[in-house]
Amino acid sequence: MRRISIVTEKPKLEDVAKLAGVSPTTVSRVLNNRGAISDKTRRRVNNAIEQLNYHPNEIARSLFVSKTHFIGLIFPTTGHPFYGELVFQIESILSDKNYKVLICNTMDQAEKENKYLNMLLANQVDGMIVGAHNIGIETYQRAHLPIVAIDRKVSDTITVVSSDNYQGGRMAAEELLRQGRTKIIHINSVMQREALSSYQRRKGYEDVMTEHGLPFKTYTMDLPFDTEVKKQILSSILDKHPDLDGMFLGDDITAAIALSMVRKREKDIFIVGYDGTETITTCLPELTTIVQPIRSMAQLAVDLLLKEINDDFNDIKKNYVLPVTLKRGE
Amino acid sequence: MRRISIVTEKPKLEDVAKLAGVSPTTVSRVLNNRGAISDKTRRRVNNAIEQLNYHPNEIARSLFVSKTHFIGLIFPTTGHPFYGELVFQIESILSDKNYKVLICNTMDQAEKENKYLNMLLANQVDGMIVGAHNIGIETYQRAHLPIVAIDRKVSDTITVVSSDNYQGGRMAAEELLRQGRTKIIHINSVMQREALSSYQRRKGYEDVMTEHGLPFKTYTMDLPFDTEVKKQILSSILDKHPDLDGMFLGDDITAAIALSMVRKREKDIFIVGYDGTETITTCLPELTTIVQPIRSMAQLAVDLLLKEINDDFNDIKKNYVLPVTLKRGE
DNA sequence: ATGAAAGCGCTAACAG
DNA sequence: CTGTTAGCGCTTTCAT
Repeated sequence: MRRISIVTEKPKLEDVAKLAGVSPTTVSRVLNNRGAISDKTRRRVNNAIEQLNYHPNEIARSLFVSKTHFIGLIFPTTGHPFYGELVFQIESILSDKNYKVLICNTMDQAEKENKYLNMLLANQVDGMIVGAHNIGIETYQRAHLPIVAIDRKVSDTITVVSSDNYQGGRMAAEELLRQGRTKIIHINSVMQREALSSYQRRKGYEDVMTEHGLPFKTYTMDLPFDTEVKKQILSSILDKHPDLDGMFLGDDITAAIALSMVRKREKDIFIVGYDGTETITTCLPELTTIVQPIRSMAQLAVDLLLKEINDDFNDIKKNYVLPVTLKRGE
Repeated sequence: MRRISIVTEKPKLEDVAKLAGVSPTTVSRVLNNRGAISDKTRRRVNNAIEQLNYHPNEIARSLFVSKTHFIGLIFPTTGHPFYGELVFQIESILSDKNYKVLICNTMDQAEKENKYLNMLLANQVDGMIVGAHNIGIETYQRAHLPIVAIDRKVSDTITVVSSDNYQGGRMAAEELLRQGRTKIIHINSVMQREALSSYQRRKGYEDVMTEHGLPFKTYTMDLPFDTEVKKQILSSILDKHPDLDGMFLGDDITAAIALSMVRKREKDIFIVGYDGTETITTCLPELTTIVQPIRSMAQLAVDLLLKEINDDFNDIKKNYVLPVTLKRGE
């Protein structure tokens, strides 16, 4: 079967120029508000643009100016509320500043992270915000590109934005003590393996326990995105500690699983989670959790990134730590 | 303050060619595995590529071949678990096929949706998947671009993928009846205003009620992303119906809010939600809900989109409806 | 106030 | 098997 294609080719700047009876240069000037143009020709050009329903080709423009206004985002998965909300905030703020976002979900796989990094470089992104942590920071540095890391290990070669994980760990432990608990364990997931965010939280928890002369125990889970595995591990941990009365979980999803498991077993174990996303605090208001300031983290990360992009000679990398808050369960 | 820039410029294909002592064409051929190349030169070229740490500029390539391998995704917000998970799935599948994803969060604002649409067109995306519904479908059609809509109104000018919202509504109502409930209301949010997905769900619910000779009542909420407003509305609805024993909510987040509200009031109201995301079924396993097949929807949407992209003359638009399932609360 | 010409980095005829 | 040439759609000196 054949069909006669009536599809008019996408008009280009040259077509506009011809229709308006001017040079391409003039059209470009009208489009970018550059130089001086007589009102007459401006009108003629704008008419032609409208008649042809012309839209400038940003890709061609990007090639010429060697700036794409693309920002790459590398995160474990938007399917997790913390990253889903963080990515949403980052994208919203960037969009307001006329940047466009390429999204990459690594699922904590180093191989994917590497592939995405190369893809972003090949596509000439102006910068990246990275919340995945499965390949070394050096790999990113080789890119010689403005980069802001979220929750990555403190570094003086890259800008890092994080929330106060050490205080978060302390606050969680202190709240558990305040609730009269003493036999408290901590479970963190490997999701933030190299981030050290989980290390800091753990340290906060362990320090508080030590300061109060109490024993502590930290478990680390290996398959953070698989609910069934999480359940099994949690279950065996509960079996191993029949006298437990407090738990500090590294994230709210795991905390939620623990919560319903504890309820099912009719145990009196007080649970504190971590992240405090909109989703979880809305759906599970009874959960006590440490709230990360997602919105501020997004804002700061974007501000710093854009500053790096625009100030060529700024290579002072800093670590920014934002405060966390405790949200008591209802 | 001045600084001497030691930054070596990004190498280009020409640099590789010079270093390898061959023509740019040859380098291009090595990169794209096209034509016949002697092993000797291939090695020389590859060496040069490595020495210079050369990475091809995809933007330049895109311009030439007039294909970007960019896909635009327009959704309300990745901060909502349903869209967060859907976007994750879509991006993962597309990434496997070497497509890159530009993400757009409209927050249900028509103005943003329009801006994003134009941005995507200007950036020469090869296609789009649209789950936002605040501007008319005609606006999208004007783009003359492969597009797949998710949960949009049935249409014969655009491919639509959705789950079986009518059956979903029926299943929710039937489950409530099975639970011995008879005074059942339905609340849907305006989030899917024009999608008609919410209309279908409502119809399913109302049909079942009618078939059983029972009265029905449907409320529509106007500010779907604001938890506080939702609470107030839900609260006043509960006040208005003191004898209520069943509720069917248009999404799980709202259902979760209703659930904790009902618990607080110590009412015996059976609640059925909608969406069945990983996040919610994990965090709130006690919630009964209608599960949309997110993964299959993503897969189908991508398959159809890529087919449209690759088969130029295929303009048979179809509507694909995927089955939903009931997940009983634990 | 406007235009001609060159080129961003790449690829695809076409030639040899 | 390899190179020369032209050009994707745009912007920007440099003229006039």
